[in-house]
Amino acid sequence: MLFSTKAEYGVRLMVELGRRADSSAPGEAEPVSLGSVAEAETLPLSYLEHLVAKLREQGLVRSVRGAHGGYRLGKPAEEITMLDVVEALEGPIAPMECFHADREGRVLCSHETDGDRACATKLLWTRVQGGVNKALAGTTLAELVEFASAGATVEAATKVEGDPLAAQPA
Amino acid sequence: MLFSTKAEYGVRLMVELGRRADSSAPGEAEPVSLGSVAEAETLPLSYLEHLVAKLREQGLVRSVRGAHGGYRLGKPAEEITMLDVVEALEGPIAPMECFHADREGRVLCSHETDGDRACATKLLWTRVQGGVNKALAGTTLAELVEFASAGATVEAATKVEGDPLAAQPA
DNA sequence: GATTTTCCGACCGGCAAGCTAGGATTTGGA
DNA sequence: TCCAAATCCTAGCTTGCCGGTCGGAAAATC
Repeated sequence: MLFSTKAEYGVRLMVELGRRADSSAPGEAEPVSLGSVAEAETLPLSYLEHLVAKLREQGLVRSVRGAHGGYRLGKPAEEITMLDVVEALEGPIAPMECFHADREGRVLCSHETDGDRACATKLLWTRVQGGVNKALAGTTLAELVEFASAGATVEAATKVEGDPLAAQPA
Repeated sequence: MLFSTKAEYGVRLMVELGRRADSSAPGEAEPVSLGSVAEAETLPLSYLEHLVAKLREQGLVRSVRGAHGGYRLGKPAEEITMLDVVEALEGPIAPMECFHADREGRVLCSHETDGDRACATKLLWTRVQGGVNKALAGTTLAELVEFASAGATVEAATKVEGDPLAAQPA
């Protein structure tokens, strides 16, 4: 598996928050309790608590404590990319242990000084990293919310023809 | 980390085999012993043995037993994609636990039947899977061998300008 | 002040990663 | 003929994360 359930659960949590904010009255929506999300997505509540903490640290959600409290999106769904979400939960994304890249895409490989030539595999891992980054950074929470709310019946999403899922801004 | 050292070591092993086959006389080259590869790449020999076994099962390398034995590429380097190599070592590549795709790209998500709508995250994971697959399947061993053998000094590979590493066939 | 929620830290079982060890088997060469 | 070099095979071992539970503190509403 490329990602653990942390990313999976976290994304589903964010989508759920986005959906509820979407369908409620404009302006400030009521915060959504974690318990209701856990129930809706059939996820363990106490585990979600840990995940949402990381999302909060990154400003992706904001919390309201006390009775009738809960969570809200920290930013408009259009401004939240899946790269933000996944990195908040899983830490920096690198294809390999030896591989460190800053957000600007500059790439460092710890094998660089082995012998007199560059790590041959760098070409490969750079491409992989690029592919993942592009997919994650190019997908916003707003997109997923729309996908989930709109005509996304089991039917529509299952038959992938003409590759509609892959349609994505470059 | 997206991939473990299995993929890392395995790719380096394959590149090493490719380089040696490249620089030797045409026709059938002498097999390369694992020990020499392990030494050249400073990798643990006994661990490499396990990895190369998986590569052999998939026909990516061929072995010659006995003294002066070793390994050869199982196919021309041009016909070996990194998807072959990585999948041989790490197993089928899926972004999430719940996610199963056959090689034709049809996608199955085990949450599909939750409630009445499709897993919202499917859109995301499909894109991620596509990105990784494209990067892996679009990179051949021959490319990496050339990258390693040719002008790939530390200098040339470190300064990534104009994004030459990302240049890749669609 | 009682209930509902977020918050925080400790703990825990299971499993895969990343090796190592030891030997059996095959082959070439002295 | 026998030894050395190599592949092959099975077993095991340690460490760290993953996925999750638990208990309780703080905050806010009623």
